[in-house]
Amino acid sequence: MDVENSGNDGDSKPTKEHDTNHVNGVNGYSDKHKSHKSEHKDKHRDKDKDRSKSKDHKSSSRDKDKHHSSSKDKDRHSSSHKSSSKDKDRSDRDKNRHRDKDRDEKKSSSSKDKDRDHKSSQDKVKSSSSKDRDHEKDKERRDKDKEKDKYKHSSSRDKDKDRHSSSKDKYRDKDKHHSSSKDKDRKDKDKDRKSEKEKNAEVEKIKQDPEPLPQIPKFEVPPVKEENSTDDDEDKLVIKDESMSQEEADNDQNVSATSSCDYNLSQFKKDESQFEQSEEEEKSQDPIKTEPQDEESEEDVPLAARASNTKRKIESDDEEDIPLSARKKPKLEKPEKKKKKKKRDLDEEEEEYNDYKPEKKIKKEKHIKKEPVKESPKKGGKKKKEEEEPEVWKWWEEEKKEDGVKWTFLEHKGPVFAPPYEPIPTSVKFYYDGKELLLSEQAEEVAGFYAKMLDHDYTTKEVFNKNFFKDWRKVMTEKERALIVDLKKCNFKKMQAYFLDLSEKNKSKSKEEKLALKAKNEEMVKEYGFCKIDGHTEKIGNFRIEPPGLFRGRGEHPKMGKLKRRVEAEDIIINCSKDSNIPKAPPGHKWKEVRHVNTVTWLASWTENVQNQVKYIMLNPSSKLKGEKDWQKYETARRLHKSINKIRSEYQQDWKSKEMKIRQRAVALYFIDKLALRAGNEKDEDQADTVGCCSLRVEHIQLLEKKDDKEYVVVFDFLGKDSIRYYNEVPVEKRVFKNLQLFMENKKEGDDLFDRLNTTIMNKHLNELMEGLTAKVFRTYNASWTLQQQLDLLTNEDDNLAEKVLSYNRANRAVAILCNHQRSVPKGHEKSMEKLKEKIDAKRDSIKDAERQVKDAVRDAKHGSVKEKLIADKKKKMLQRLKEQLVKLEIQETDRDENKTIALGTSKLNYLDPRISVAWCKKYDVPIEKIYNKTQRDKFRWAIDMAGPDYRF
DNA sequence: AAGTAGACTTGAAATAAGCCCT
DNA sequence: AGGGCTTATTTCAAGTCTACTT
Repeated sequence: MDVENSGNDGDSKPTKEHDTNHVNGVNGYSDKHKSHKSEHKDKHRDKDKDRSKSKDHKSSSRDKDKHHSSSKDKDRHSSSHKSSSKDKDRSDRDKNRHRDKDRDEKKSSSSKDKDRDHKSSQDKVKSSSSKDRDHEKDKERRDKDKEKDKYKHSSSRDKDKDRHSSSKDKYRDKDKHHSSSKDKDRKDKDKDRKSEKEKNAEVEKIKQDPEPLPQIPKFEVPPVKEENSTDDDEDKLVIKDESMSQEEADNDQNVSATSSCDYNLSQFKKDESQFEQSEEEEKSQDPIKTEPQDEESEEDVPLAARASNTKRKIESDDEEDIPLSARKKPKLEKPEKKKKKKKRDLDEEEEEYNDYKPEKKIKKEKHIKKEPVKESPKKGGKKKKEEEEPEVWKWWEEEKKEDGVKWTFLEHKGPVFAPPYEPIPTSVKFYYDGKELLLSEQAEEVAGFYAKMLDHDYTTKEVFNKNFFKDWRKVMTEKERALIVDLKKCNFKKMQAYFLDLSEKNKSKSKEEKLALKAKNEEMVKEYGFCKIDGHTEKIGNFRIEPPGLFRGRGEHPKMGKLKRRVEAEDIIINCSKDSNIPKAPPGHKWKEVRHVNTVTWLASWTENVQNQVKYIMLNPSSKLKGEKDWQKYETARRLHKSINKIRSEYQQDWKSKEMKIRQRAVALYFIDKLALRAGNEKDEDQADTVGCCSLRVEHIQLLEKKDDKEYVVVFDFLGKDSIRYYNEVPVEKRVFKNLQLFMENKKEGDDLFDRLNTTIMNKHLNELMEGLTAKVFRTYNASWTLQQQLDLLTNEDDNLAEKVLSYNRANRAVAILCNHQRSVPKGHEKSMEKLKEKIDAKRDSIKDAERQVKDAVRDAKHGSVKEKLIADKKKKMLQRLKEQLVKLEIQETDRDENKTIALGTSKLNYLDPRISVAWCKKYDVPIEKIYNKTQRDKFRWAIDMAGPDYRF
């Protein structure tokens, strides 16, 4: 979002360079949406289930769930459609996929960004709805068919098509029905209607300023070398593939019954010549964009960054090697870097650090830690500091341990268990079927879990209720079980009120009580929150065992609502040094096991009962174990940077491969690289249905030959991790486009797009390209690289601090958009924006006022006395100050608004090489605290210490 | 090759703490 | 001093990826 567009006329600098015209791959601001799955999908899934172990609850729960909606969904996916007329226009696919959402969205006060974005995309999509698509396809096909009629069983395809469209119709009908049946729900919620108004207002707004998207890095398709010369061949191949697949489908089913895309090389060859001509034809009528070719220079720039600015990349490339090589010997490097560290920062950090360190430990640590200090006696000032703050373990200055071994000594006190259940007073009643009922303690506890969530959307979901009820009944006594047979007849209201009251009371506790609680808590942290590892005391990340409760799966998780049972010592495996003080189990209990495995980093583990996953107690991100890994991660990403050009040109070559598997791999890798998609492992049926790159299904993408002014557009629309919606319209190379068409041929909506590919294959290949390379490295790499590019682009030397920070946030934001890191619009956002605006207006008024005064004063001063001149000066200064304040406010406004639906934290914490940020801070003299809060500084201490202003990723 | 277990990273939401105003 | 926001921290679910097993 450009500042100008958000009405911030005071801040144009950072954006002046933005190329707002360029729409790029990342630009699709995807919406959050945890939509319910379409009938289609469900059907498909059910089929799958039948094939495999069908678990009884799965299909039924999924289906049932459809009839419920969550208000959470409402809030979160306010994306697309504001008006019902718009909805009507939407493509069938969309309609039925997001139908629950549609309804929801009408209710929610959607964010204008989302709306805007989605609206436009939606419009576009609808304009070329399935009909058009088919039409286009047909046309193309016709041409081809001329030549290779015999290979095509168009009849079957048509059949397929028919089936699809008819099923779509079916969905549409259902959809209608569905929504009408939900009308009453809607009526129940007046506020929803209210928000519709707001939404409309927003529509207006959007119309007025149609270009408010945040600045995002542009992604240009990387040029393919020697492309022209080979173009013919490639297309030939594609067609060959196509024909082969047909043929194979006809008579080679034994090769692969599941895929329509099987074929083998030998088969191709004989047919090759036949298609040559059609190739030519196609080519001539289908002008291929050749623009990539003339961008040779861009070639070595990572896709992600290319977008933004090509001018800078060269210089950055040049520089890049220097820090790299330097980095390899961090030990040598550190002395200087250390010196560079700002004392101020150090002081603050250390002070803060101090207050959570238990005194005892500090003392102990002191002598331990002193050693490294002594080793580096360079700066007097620093040394002093380090004496005060001896607990900082500069592990990054030490030699790394040999492979696989994570520690040589580990001692801790074991985990802290959840407090035992405290029964609620008997005066707080539970009613069943209108009648008061005293529950057994066990049943009551579980009922309490549900009561606490009564206001939550979860309790409106069928799956949740079903799972809860089933598990609840399991803990009931015989009697209770006989009596309580219907959840609907249960009344938890009083219990809920009790819990609410309790938390209310907690909040309003007196100072003393609060202090006492705090002290107690600190005591606990002191005792259990730290461990000793290789001579140092380090913070543990999560030393408390997860308390019992109801499982809160995200999206449409089939297991939501199940009882997560209490974990006992008997469940816990302890891991520590043999020769350490082995933690004691609580009285009357014993550990499940005590092991001494020093090749893992966890201190304790247990298996959680809902998903049967192992849970761990591990160290805090500020620890050496985590930090070292983190550092290593970024080093891998930097290594990728060195070979990215080669890798890119390689996969571009592979788009033409004769082997389907390789082509799919190449196209998938292209997406992973260009769009920073996740790898996409296969998932079990008993998890929410979400996908990543390798697990994309046909239904998740849409191919548009032409969309607006762009050619070969792929529209992605799927639920990713945490059931967050990924929506993006991406122009791709023709070859990619054609390949996708090929991959989709003869497949149904629910079939895998990359049927010959999975993450194992992908990663195996990647590892051959570069040691340690996996799919997720691309995400790290592109994120960090984008940050660096954006920082270069956006930062102005002579901006003031606030402006610089804004630039940083924007760079950060570009990354968050790339990675699709979303958040729900914070409640009260609207209101707080309003307030800010008021403030700004007030400030403007006072500026006007001040201006007048200045004018007067200046006039007076002209022929006035010294005193009057002084007054004039004063007024001028005042005016100046006011203006600065205004700018600050405006920046704040812009920043906040741009951040409404974007979460910066995740990328900052997990994807951005902290040294880039640190270097930026040092270079532009921005205090590190403006960028990293205390926790973040702890986590990135290594980077803060080692990166100088010239660090380059 | 496919499936599984385990270990660890990534992620949004929930909750607590802090801050700013009245 | 306490209410209403923001921001920081915690929580724990959901991914990725490796190693092992079959």
